[in-house]
Amino acid sequence: MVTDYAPIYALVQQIPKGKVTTYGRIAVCLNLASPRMVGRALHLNPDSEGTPCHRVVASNGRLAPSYAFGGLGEQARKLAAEGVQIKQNRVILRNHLWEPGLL
DNA sequence: AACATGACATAAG
DNA sequence: CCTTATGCCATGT
Repeated sequence: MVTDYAPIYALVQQIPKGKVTTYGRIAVCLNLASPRMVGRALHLNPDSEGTPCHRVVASNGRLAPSYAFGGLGEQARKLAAEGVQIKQNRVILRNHLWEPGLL
């Protein structure tokens, strides 16, 4: 059996439309040992239906360098479609950073 | 068990 | 702005 990443998916699914959050933020919120786990979880389940992984970005606002689906363009396009402002593959965290509810 | 790899974060050059 | 390097921890070989 593999580690249960359910909490990560649950949290990602709670990200409001038009907002984004970072791997590290999720990791801290869920009390995970490392933000790498978050990325692993999302890469494992590229389920864009149940899990809006495109709303998860790196701490510096950069998008995933190796997005599992259509690539970087797809993620950026999805975010833009939800009203997220993007600047050269960089999300304006200042405006769109969503802080997950602590447990 | 040891080594290598990865959708990260932070620091340093 | 870029690339390296280190810490981190689960996975796969």
